[in-house]
Amino acid sequence: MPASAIITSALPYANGEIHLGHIASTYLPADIFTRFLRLKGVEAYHICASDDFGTPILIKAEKEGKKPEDYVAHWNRRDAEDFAAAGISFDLFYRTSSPENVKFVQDVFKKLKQNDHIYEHDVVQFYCEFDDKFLPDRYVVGKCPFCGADNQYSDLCEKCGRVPDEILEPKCAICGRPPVKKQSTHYFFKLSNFSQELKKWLSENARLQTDVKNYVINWINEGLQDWDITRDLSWGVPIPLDEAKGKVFYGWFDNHLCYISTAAKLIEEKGGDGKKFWNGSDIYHFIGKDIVYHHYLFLPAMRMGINREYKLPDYIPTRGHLMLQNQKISKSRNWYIGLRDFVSVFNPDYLRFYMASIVTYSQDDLNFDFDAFAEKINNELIANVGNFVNRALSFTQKSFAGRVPEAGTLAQDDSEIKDAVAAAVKETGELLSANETDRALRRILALSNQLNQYFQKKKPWSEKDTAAATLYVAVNAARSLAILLAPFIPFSAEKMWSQLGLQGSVHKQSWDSAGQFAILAGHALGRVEPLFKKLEAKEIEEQKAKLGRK
RNA sequence: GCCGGGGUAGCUCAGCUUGGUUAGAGCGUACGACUCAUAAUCGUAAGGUCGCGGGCUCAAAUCCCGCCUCCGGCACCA
Repeated sequence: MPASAIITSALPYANGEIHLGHIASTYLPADIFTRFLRLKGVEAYHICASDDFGTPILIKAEKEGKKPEDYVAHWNRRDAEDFAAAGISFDLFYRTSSPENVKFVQDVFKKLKQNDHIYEHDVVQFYCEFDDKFLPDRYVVGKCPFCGADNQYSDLCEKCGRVPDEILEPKCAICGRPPVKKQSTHYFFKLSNFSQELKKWLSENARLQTDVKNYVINWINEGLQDWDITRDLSWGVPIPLDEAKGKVFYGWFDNHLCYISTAAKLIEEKGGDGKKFWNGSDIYHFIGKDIVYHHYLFLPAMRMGINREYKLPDYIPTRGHLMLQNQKISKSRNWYIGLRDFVSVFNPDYLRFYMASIVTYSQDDLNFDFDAFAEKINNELIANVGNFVNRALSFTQKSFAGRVPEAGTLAQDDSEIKDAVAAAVKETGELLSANETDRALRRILALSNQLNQYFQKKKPWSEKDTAAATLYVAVNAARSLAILLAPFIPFSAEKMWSQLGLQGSVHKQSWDSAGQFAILAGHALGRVEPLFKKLEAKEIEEQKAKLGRK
């Protein structure tokens, strides 16, 4: 366990809302992990930012008649709200367009240039003489050379999903006129300089996922291409050279540097030294599998290129994409569920619980299934966990006037439960440390199941002699469950905490204390009521029917 | 085509790295128990030639080879 850690989640692009896919692959695993570290007493910070620059944003902003600054500010705010509603707890949600990041990116560029990792090269680009500007990427539309679909972007055909080398019948996306080709000087990052060093780093770092590493090493063996990091565009981090007026950096040059500039800002606001803290911490970058290339190659290469002034990541937890009802998420087909919509209908903890139960520590894709969702919530979260907590607390309420009874000497089966709780805390902690979120949750459910068995076997409703000891054990075990579940279902765990009549927040407790029975005889419970409401078939069917409907 | 991951009970999956008790869990099904609890819980049972074929071995779901089959990725989309 490190003394301090910085956890980053991949930056959401500031041109659309957060949906369930984002949550499953990146933000929820990162949040659960960070919450766990905090309980373990690690000085852990979860940071993120909106990814503000780039062509698609500029085009959208122009279409909506807004300044790009205002356009991205809207999404930044909106994303932050949505994350908060789902219990994703960032210590700082900042933006790539922050002055801190702009300065940092420019400094890094200058250092890379000094270290001879940057070169200039003339490229031929589309240029619109009418609008008087270069037309990178999505500023050019035309006919897809693969499927023949009209009006597709030059860098991506949305019809067939392929990336054309050269689009047919090109047109300027702003005015519709055919562009001309014109030369422009671009800056390239010599990714190829780092092939050997990257290979060595990947091979030697046992903390990175093996399947992802193999995949990336293949790319290196095939030969890395240098990266064009320039765009002839007005919206981006300006290239800090007099001769590069009107040119900005490509988004993938600046956005992951924002992990560092944002972390540094946070630490410095707390009175610390950003660089020192970064280099003294374990660094985790949580990502989805689609951005493996950038995080396993581009990001480490750039840090190598500035002589590892900021350390390379220790972990890059990479997960697969979410499918909805066994089909790929697609906005255009409305096969898609926005986070805001979902948590306005369902308890956000239900989403977290279900997602956490299906998310594996691998690149495999996940599947969100509404029936499985309802089943897991009703049968596991409510009938198993919720029921145990509720029967333990309400029995104490009724039979012992809401006060935890004196246990006396614990019988063997009582002590066994105490040991079982301690074992579960230890094992769940190990699984969470290893990022095995789904297994960790399963381990907690196994404990809860065992507690129900215990309660059933001890029959406190008829066995009056041992009832006091049983309830003493059960209430304490419920407290342990609250702490164990706090990273997964933060809102409900807090409710459990207050029903237990405990002071403060469950999120401020120590994980290890969950292995002990800390509630003493005589302790008064809070107000007890069912923690959860069951999902009904009707509301599930309503949601299913919405999918795919336009 | 290349690379990667799967194929285990009706369904969803675990186990396979380090071969070795009657191959496990949840859901579903049948029967029973209980009543503290949101008809929740607990117990018992039925149900699998662990994709197919071959090999190594005293012993294979687990290691090796071949085949069939499904899925994903192939570069800037979490």
